[in-house]
Amino acid sequence: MNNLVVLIGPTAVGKTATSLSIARHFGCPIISADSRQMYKGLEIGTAMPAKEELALHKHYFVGQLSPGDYYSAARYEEEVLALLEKEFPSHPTMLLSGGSMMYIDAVCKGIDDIPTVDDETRAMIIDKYEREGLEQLSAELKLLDPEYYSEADIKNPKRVMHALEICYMTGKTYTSFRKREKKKRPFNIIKIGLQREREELYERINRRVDEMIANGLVDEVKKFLPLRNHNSLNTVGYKEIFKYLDGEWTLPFAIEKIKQNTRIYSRKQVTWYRKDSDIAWFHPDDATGIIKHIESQIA
RNA sequence: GGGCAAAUUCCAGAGUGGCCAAAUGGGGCAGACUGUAAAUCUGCUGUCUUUCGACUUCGGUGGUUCGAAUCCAUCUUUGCCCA
Repeated sequence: MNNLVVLIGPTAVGKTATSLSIARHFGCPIISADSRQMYKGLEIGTAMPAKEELALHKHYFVGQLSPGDYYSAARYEEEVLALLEKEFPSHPTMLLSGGSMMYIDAVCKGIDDIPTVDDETRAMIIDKYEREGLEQLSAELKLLDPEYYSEADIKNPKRVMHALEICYMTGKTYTSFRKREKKKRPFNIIKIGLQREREELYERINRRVDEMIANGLVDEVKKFLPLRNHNSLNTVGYKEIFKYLDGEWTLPFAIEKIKQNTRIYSRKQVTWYRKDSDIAWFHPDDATGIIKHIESQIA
């Protein structure tokens, strides 16, 4: 049977280095599971692996999208599964590494088949939201899909808007698409989690942000000023520098905010991990322990 | 040396006699998560308690009052102004 090693861990924990060791050991390509490293040009701010590192092993899903491109977890699922099918014959053990848990879950557990919203519907709902407000949208959702309304996060505009988009576009309830069933995968999944003491992780985050600045993050962000309204640029490290470039924040303040928001992000990742009991946890320095564990789990 | 102003819970900052464990924001912590997720949203944040509730707190001390973060006296510290 084929194996998919899934390497996860909070930002700055040391995934890139570990992923290279694993890839070297198994002689396999690396599938990135990072929703922001997928975009071209966000090298410094997303701590994309260096050119030399990318050259060591084939990396998929790194720097291939333009900031304005549409993407989603469902599309990622589809593309990764297709890629695995293609790669498994020559690489029976593959590695997927990254911190975007929704994407990882889409690959490991599947995601419902919900239609992609067309541009007109999206524009219509956004316009409606801006003119009528969240309460009005919630009220409509209550009428169109009472079942989802009763369990949805009604205070979250994104959730409410998306459910409405689906209702409007398909004429069916959003609930009717939400099967929420875990899909079976034709390969063995081995989840490895990387962990460090929180204090140690925070120090690494702080240090890494300082390095990003030293490496020219501000110039990198400047290039994206015209594209700043795209969601791909609504990203830690970019949104704060935009404020600095706007003259709203000083640079030292923006740097502090990047550090702080990165810390918050790392904690949200950890929150997600806590409900996944399939993860075997290791310290990033324990490469041999990790390899040994993978070897023992290989089917 | 004299005058004025201020000291509030981790921080900033409301509160000027009971409705105050004390608005609001920040920070911190926890959580949710099915379509651009590094996004978006939620809850908690004096102590004890599952709840009801009890207890301690608003620079120090001492008063006034049935009752004080709020009033009075005094001390300390800080800021500003005049010397």
